Amino acid sequence: MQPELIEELQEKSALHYYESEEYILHVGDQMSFIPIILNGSIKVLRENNEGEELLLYYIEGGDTCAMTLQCCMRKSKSEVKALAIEPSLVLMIPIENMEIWMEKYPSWRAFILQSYHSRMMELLETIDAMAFMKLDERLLKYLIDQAKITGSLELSLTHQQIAEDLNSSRVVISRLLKQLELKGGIQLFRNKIVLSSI
DNA sequence: ACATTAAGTGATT
DNA sequence: AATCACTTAATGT
Repeated sequence: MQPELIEELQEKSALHYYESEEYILHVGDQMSFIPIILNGSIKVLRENNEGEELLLYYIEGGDTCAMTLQCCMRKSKSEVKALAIEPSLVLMIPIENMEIWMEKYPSWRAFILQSYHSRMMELLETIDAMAFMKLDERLLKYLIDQAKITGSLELSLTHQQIAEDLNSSRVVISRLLKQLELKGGIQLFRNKIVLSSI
């Protein structure tokens, strides 16, 4: 990135710290900032009218959420919600700077487009997973993704939370996890799942 | 010791 | 694969 841009970034944007499990964004929130995740990780969820959630994708260090990019440029409200899954540092950039920087800095433009593209790819991936993969495969993928994101083979998750992310029910998840444990891929504990191999 | 919450299980659709 | 109804186990007060 150009040094000038970095300077402006530091000057115009605000740094925000989020605890694990803290919401960054709710459905319907008016967007006035573009978040860039510096470190930690965020998951982005879609919510239906009954308040059920579906995991869309994760955002990690150095990325932005494509959804918010859209919302910001149209000055509309958020269609998704975002939740920190570990302590995370987020850079909040006022939307006014978006358009200006898009023209002023090629590297900013490239960053936004690149980010948009990779978010899109991840969305396609989760669509594929829902359409073509059976739940047990999806679950395994979910566990592996989660391990990658948090950088740990020990996942602090309840079966209930997993069920919510995958839009399934706890009982089903419990049973599938049990099968995985019997096959030897994972070990189950209360509030914790340990992957033995990836 | 009791209540609460997470996880396991059989039966039913 | 989902739901119900119930049990068992772990944890907090």
